[in-house]
Amino acid sequence: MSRDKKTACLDALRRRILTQQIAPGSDLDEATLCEEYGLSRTPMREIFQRLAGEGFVQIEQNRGAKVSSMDLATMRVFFQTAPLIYCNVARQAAENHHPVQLEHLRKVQEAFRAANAAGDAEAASFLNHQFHQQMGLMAQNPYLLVALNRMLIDHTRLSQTFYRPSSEDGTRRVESSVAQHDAMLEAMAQRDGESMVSLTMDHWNLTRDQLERYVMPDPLPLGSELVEMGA
Amino acid sequence: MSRDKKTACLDALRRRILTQQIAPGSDLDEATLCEEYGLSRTPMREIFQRLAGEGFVQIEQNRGAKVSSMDLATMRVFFQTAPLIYCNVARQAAENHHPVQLEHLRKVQEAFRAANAAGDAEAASFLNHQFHQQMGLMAQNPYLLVALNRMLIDHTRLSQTFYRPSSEDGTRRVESSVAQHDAMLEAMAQRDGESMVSLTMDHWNLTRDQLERYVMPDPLPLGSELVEMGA
DNA sequence: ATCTGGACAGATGGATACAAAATGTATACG
DNA sequence: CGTATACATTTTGTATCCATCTGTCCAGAT
Repeated sequence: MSRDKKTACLDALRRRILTQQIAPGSDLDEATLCEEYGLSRTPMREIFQRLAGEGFVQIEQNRGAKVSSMDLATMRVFFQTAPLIYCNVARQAAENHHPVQLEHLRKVQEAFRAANAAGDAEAASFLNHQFHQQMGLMAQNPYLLVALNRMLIDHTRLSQTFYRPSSEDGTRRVESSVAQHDAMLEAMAQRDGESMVSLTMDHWNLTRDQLERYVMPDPLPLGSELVEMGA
Repeated sequence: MSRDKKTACLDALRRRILTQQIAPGSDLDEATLCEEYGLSRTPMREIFQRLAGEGFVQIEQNRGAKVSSMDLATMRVFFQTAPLIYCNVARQAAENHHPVQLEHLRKVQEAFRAANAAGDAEAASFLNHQFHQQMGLMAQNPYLLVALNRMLIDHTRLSQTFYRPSSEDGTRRVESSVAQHDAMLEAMAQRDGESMVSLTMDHWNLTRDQLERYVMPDPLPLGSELVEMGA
């Protein structure tokens, strides 16, 4: 039961970070969180260690944990690397998954569909995260899995606005996204790796524009090294 | 200075795991290690959590930490995934590195050369690990970095015999390996991504045979007639 | 003889007290 | 008025004690 409190806290913190309820770069206050979740410092520090291992936070010597920041440099790398990881994971997921894993993926997808229908943006975003995380598990590739999970942390944080569409066009995009998940489920069931790759590219292209729109509005000062690299 | 003890312990445990001094699958005894490194249980537990986050060990509920095992399934995935990660990291390392990082890589390479010249197999293996880890850092890609680091853990553990060559042929391979590192340094200095990729494939092909030989050693001699034929 | 259950020993998790480090603030001095 | 230094406060790290869990061993029953 104490264990439940700990995992509950861990899950809650993950979720709060993914939804940007706790902003990138902000500090996690040990004492406050201990109070909030009814834990003492020892297990809370263990939670911080876990979060650090998963890439949610960084721990600095004698300075506690802070939520991983999303600076321009890592954002650039994110867009550069996502197709590579996503496509390879998707292919292997199609080829290597266990049937019970596919069933679980179906359940997540139904919940995802329901959350979108209900207009619950936060739940939709989180369930999208879980959908792709489950695909990662299905690939049975521990090396790609860690890379995928890192990407998904940033992806979910970036896509916070996506499931809160403000236009007709936005709503259509979300619907497409749900439909693409359905198509992926079908390709998985067929163990059709090539189809999965092309579906994944479509899925990526759909969300990429939206993500970039989320990134671009900020008049961020471009560092000289980025200009140089961009050329 | 207490901090030094902790980081020293962390480094030591990493090294002992990489050199298979602590075998895959074996348990880490908290009490014993506390005694050995002069730490109390709390920081030792933190060390275990860090090691778990990096993929060196797995922690099971109420059952302590055990060194990550290398079963046949993950081995298969390892050989399947290594070229993808290694080549992409290598390309980005060539393109994105900072000059001071290249200087550090040179220093590691010199130490690597020296260890091989001195016949210090354990040091050579560990320095090879550091060489590739440093290349990972140079790629400036946090997503690929975590995948690379996971791969290197298994790679280094698998390659324990490589730097202890038992034949003329083995010695030549080690020398080639050192030379390939030199070529990589050159390509890095030129920021030549394409060359890096092809050098990395060569490097991978060189060690792959040796790794497979470690996994599937030559069969024991069956009978006199086979010995005769083999000779 | 084998299986079940309970008690015990060993090991793990959590709470708290204590120590060390870092940060913020006030005051003294140039 | 600015800077530096000493002191106080806050935060982080470590040690230890207590609680909980796990696995083992032995007794008793079937």
